[in-house]
Amino acid sequence: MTRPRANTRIQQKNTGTILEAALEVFSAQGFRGATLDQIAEVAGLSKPNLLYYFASKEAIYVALLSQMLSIWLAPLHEIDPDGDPKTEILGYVRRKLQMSREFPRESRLFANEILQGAPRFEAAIRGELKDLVDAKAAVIRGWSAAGKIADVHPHHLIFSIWALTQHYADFDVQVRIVLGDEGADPFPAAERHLDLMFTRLLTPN
Amino acid sequence: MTRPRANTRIQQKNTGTILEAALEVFSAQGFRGATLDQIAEVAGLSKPNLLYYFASKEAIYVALLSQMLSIWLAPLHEIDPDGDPKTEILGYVRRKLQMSREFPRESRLFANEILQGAPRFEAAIRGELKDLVDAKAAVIRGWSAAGKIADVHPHHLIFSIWALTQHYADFDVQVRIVLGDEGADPFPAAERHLDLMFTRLLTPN
DNA sequence: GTTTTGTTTGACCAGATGGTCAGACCAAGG
DNA sequence: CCTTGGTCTGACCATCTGGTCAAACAAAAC
Repeated sequence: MTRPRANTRIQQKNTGTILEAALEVFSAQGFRGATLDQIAEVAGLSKPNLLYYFASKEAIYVALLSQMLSIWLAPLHEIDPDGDPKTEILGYVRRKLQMSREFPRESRLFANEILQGAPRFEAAIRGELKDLVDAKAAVIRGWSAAGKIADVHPHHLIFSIWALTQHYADFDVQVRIVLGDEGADPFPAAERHLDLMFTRLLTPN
Repeated sequence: MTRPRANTRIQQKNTGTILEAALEVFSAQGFRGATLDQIAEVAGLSKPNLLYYFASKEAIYVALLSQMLSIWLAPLHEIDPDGDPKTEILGYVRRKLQMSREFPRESRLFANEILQGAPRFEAAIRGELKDLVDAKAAVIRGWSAAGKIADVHPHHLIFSIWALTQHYADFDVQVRIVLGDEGADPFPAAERHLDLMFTRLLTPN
């Protein structure tokens, strides 16, 4: 087998190690800025060994993106059309903010990719991501129409949730410097602020 | 003179051309992703000629960042402590969104830089940017205390304005794909949405 | 018109980087 | 043991890329 597919235990372990290292490096440097040597060092493997498991630098990157996509979309997926509208949306905001806190590397990975025009991710945006967003947008539109939440543009509502929550992961350096105490955790105050924003936005009338 | 300082007409013209080309390339590729050859090609100059005007790739980048900073901060600067609070803040939101529409490259340039940890921009964030933000945050705090707007965390309010407006420049590809009609202008609906969000957020009580 | 000063470039260099390959190494089944 | 097939690596390569430099070339200044 020329291209291993995570069959043996060793393969499973090493592809995992490589993807973890790749996340570390790609999220901090972007695709172009990352080097195979860096990833190899972080992974604790030799460069040719990386290329034994993945065909190329790009193959690592693409595998990483596609693996992260489902994790990244999970919070949106959880929105329950039969739940209480305000609770559901505020819950989504909180889960998304929580992800920015716990998985800032994933957030930066996607931010980097989309900033550069999503050259290797466009298909996923156009497919899986857009489909999910459209589905949830329809749910939100229904809630608005039923008067359960204020009349908001569903897609722009979702954009605003993404923008506000991911900002704390993607621009973390700036947030901490501007807030002053760089050791302090910005997230509790951020959560209160976002709670307030969306509560006020969504309250009908 | 080994390092020209924009004295002659030719120097003025060429440094301008180079910085414009650099903005084009750096904003699309990031510092690491951009190459001197690309910048030279866009500028219509030879690579050694670039290096006649700037000492290095990094020198071009740093000059560009510092030149863009004041433009970038101008809308925040315009907030008038003596104006009507809600009008001032909503005006800031509109101006900032307008900048995302008219100067998306500048937005992406800064986004790229901060995403990577602001290695060449930290000083400016720590200085000029933080000072201005702190000053305006004090103004906002005063407005809140006087009951003229709702009680919001001033810094997080500013972050939310940045996040929401810059999102439309930085993640433009995604926004357009998700909205469906990729030729359509997303900004009018975005403005209405942001207007609604901040109106509701800021209205006292 | 000639000198002086500023401008431009082709040719070149050294280091970084993605990728290859032959062969060494090793784990496990027979 | 030893064979087999997956795993790993040192050495190597081509290309890219930031940067240099001597020399050619303009544009003023005299």
